[in-house]
Amino acid sequence: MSQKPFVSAQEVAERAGVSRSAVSRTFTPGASVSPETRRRVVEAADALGYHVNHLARGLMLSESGIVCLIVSDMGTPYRSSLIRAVTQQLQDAGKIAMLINTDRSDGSVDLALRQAIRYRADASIILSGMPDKSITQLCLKNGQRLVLINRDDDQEGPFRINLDDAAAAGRLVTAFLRAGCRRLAFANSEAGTPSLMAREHGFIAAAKAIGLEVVVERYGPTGYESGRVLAQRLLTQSERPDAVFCATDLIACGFMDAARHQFSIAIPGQLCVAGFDDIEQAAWSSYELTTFAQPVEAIAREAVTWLGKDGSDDPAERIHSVRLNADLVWRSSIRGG
Amino acid sequence: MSQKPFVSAQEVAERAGVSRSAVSRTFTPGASVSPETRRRVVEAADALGYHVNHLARGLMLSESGIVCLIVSDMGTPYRSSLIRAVTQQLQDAGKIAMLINTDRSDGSVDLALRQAIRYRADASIILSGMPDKSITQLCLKNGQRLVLINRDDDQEGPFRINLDDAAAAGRLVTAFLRAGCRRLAFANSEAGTPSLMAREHGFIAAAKAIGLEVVVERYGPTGYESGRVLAQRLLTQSERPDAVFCATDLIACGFMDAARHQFSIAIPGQLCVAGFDDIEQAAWSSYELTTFAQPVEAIAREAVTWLGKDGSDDPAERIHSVRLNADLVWRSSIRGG
DNA sequence: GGCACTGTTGCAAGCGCGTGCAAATGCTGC
DNA sequence: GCAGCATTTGCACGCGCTTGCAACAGTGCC
Repeated sequence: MSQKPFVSAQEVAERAGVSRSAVSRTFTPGASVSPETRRRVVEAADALGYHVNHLARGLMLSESGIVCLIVSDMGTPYRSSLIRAVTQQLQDAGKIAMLINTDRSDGSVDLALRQAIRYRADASIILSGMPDKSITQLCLKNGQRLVLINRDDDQEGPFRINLDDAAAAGRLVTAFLRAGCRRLAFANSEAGTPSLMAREHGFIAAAKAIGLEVVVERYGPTGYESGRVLAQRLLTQSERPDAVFCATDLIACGFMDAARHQFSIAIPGQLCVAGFDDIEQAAWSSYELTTFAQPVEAIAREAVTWLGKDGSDDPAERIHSVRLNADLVWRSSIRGG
Repeated sequence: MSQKPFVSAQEVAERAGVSRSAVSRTFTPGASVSPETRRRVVEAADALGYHVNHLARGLMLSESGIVCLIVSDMGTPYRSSLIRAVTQQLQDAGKIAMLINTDRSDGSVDLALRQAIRYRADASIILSGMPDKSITQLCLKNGQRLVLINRDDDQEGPFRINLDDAAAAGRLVTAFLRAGCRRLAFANSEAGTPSLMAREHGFIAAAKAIGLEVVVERYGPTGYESGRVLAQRLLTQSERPDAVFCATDLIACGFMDAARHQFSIAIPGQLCVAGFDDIEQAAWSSYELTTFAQPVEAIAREAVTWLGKDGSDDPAERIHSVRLNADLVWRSSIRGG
């Protein structure tokens, strides 16, 4: 690398024949600079290819503009669409996203948060496993703000964005009923995250309320393959279910594929299926899956606007939690509608 | 926010009863510190919750450890899997990824690169539209390294990772032929990126070499919906093709769905279909799509190891381009195999 | 004891920036 | 011409860190 890779404000100042402070002020909104000085600075800056060093600026302001996204399974349709929405909104708000992958081990969320602290990220948004309580405390103590999406953690301090999973699951029971279904089943993964469990419990509770039992099966990670295995298990039972709520669209896709191609079951003729997330594939005509839409854009907006608020106001008064609802998207994997 | 959100090396030094330099050296690999001092520093650091400020370190070393990922369509299966692989490899190499979304306008890649410069990113990896030549020059002048993935740009300076799109497409002609297909078609988007065009031209050329004509249709962006429209166009022609190469798996999925559900065409019975990318959905049993696998991990490895190399050696000798090949993954959307 | 040598440590400079403070400038009104 | 004021500019400091340099302590050997 060459000696002077980046051009500094000093050099711009010299070329423009002003002081370095003038340069700094030119690029600081709201600072007092005469039009003439500004013109000369901008000209010199363009000529030299100058760009404010955000590292140094972050050092001064103790506000880096960096927000950490801590994510697992980011190849997954739902996750990637959420990442997309959040980064876009962050950019619109003048911030920038750092991406940390936590697929490896379980302590990797903690490692990721440490990394976030090292880069003095203003905040971290967590879309994956739950961080240790000690770590979140460390973050908060370091002045870093925390957003938990669908983590449903009851810790104090972080801002939590959740869905009304249970309520949504409850509404689905009614829908199945209207379609004439009686033998309900729930296909879940073994991940056991709060949102998945809320869907399961909400579904069971609503069914019980009208006197119906739910067959629950859990298997593997939250993905397509698990859906196939779950179909294997649920569709070979003596009394085969006529309605299955899959905890996730990916599971639902696997389930439907196995049901149709392996067991030759007609959907929705002999079996109604619903999912959760409304991933792009749910709308594909091989699935036409009735599902609950994750309000991805709303989640992202909620997170970013909260970050935009100044944290200096009364902490007791600050909102620490928001619950959004997931709308049911009707497609033909359930009869009627 | 409180007065002193972050704890500095100064405070650790005071608590440990050593100088600030000792603290710094403790966290600098290869520096000379006695075991006793190190122990006391680490102890004090843990007690106070100290973390090296990478912003300040980046300022000193003029090496931030930040790598910018500049991406469009990141909700897309192929893109998100690539993002996943790259961020993971970057982390393994001790670097960190910044994510910039360029879905909005066309000049947004330039804006993104400017942002990368502001944060003194060591490098930028571009997975979306092509940046202006003036901007890439700006990056290089600023000592920033550039990786272009599947951009096939012929600029000097950036490191370019490409696939042998044309060669792969050529091999596919043979495969179609062996399946007894004669009326070949190519379904492309209107995006016109170098890799898409290379697939198209490679396919046409290989077909021509054995005396076959290819019907080419182009429509819209590179996605599922375009596949449906392309099916509409290609399957209503007087002489319906019996083999279609879709420029992308997403297009292929849309194409297959339309072919089966709208035109009741049997695949692979009456029509053979192939795609490109090997996204997860290609393996789903509703598609079983024969396709070319993007060597995602290899691409990521290639990019990250190049970044790891010291750029200070002879620039004339440095490798600036790599071409990987895409293996054909056989599934049942083509007869035989 | 004196010497050369190795291994540690503290000092201080500087990375590029924002900003409080005081000096300088320009302008108005008497 | 001068006081009074608003606006602009430069100086200098500090954000948290790394590192060259010099001082220092410890060791083995003559």
